[in-house]
Amino acid sequence: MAPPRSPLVDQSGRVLGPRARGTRLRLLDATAELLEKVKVRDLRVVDIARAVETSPATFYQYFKDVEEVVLRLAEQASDEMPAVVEEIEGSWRDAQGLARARRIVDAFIRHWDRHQAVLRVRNLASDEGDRRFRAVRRKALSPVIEALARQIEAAREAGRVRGEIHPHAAAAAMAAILERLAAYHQELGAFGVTRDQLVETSAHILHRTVTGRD
Amino acid sequence: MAPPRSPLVDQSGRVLGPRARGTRLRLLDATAELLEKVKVRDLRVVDIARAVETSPATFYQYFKDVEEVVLRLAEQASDEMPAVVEEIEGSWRDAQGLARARRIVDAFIRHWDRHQAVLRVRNLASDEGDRRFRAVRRKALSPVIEALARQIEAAREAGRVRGEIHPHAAAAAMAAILERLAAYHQELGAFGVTRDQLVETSAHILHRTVTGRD
DNA sequence: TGTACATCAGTGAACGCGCGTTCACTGATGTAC
DNA sequence: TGTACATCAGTGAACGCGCGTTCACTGATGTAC
Repeated sequence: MAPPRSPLVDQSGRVLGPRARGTRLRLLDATAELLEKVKVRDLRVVDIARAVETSPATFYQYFKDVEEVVLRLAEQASDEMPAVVEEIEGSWRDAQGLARARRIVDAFIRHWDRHQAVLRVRNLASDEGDRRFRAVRRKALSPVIEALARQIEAAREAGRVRGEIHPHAAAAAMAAILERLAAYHQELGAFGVTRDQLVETSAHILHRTVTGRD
Repeated sequence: MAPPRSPLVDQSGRVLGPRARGTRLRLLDATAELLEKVKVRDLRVVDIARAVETSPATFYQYFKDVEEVVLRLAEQASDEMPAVVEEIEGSWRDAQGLARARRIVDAFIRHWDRHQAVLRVRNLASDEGDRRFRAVRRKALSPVIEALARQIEAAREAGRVRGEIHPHAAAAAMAAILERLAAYHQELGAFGVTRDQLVETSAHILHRTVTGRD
């Protein structure tokens, strides 16, 4: 059984009552929303506070600084990953495989569509070397990569995937496609690529890479 | 013949002499260097100026703000792309193809290793919707994507690549692998993936996607 | 059911630093004769 | 070859705003009896 989630506390360590939890949540939501409009570089505590019609002082009751709110948002977003992992772990035999690949790609893109701004900042901070964001990202992504790698490894042992393909590297490459395309698939319209074509094409590449079959 | 590059001017429109061009360049270099150490969010005009042992006033003689320096850096970095495009346009027949794929992946990773910080910020700003950065990124990437797409299209017409694969989408997927993996290949050490394995694996995926052959 | 008190949650208002930004000036370099 | 003047390049110093941050306080909610 999972241990009970430790209760939320404010900056001075006091446990939050229901009203306070509501305020905290509104601050989180407002930050996520603001992040879609303004650049990270321009995200201000004052604006977050204003957005929920409260004072900066309230903000500081719940968060140390802007980075911390974003970190919490990143954690929330990353918690959605397990669904994809289960999908990967299913059977890839025959026609099932391609359908599965499609669902995975689609789920990933929807995930990014929902959390664009937050995931973008998570990856930035992670790439910039921030350990906390790196950990959050790893926590979300490594189960996916591991699961893919296991499938690829199996296909490799069965002789369907070439020996030069390193399962983890290939899995990471697939994750890269998923992340990067999800992040800017809107822009691809400029190349005359629709969302469906993107999903279909990525699904084929994913399927092929995981199973070694076409 | 390419038109002569329009001469550099300062913020008030005056043409820069050699000494001024030197200062400008040092400001650019210092910014690139700083960007590797600090988060974009913490990049300050004052620090850039200090880094080249000059005053903020000097900075403003050459650039409107921090964003503009970074934009210029992004343009510079993006100018290196043509080499990769030529590589893509060569022959992918037989053993040449795989060797070519390796060189492309390798060149991309080296490119990113050289310009990590700048390219990261370029992509962030681009994803955040900044039109100037988006244009710079497009200018660098679309020739690559177009070139890959043409090759894939050819393989598709020759019946070696499945009809469900949309050439531009597949090309974009390859670009996604290249960009994303290049951006965080260091981290992949955690999965026990070496740089060589990464290149080799990505090269195979690229080769396979472009030629339809294994 | 009402009153007193304790705790919880939110905030007005201020402080002060850091940073962006500018201006009037100085010093460096180039050029005419 | 030296001097005077023009232009180029750099900067000291200041201004002021915006923002992060805090503190002492008020108001809201809960609880005991």
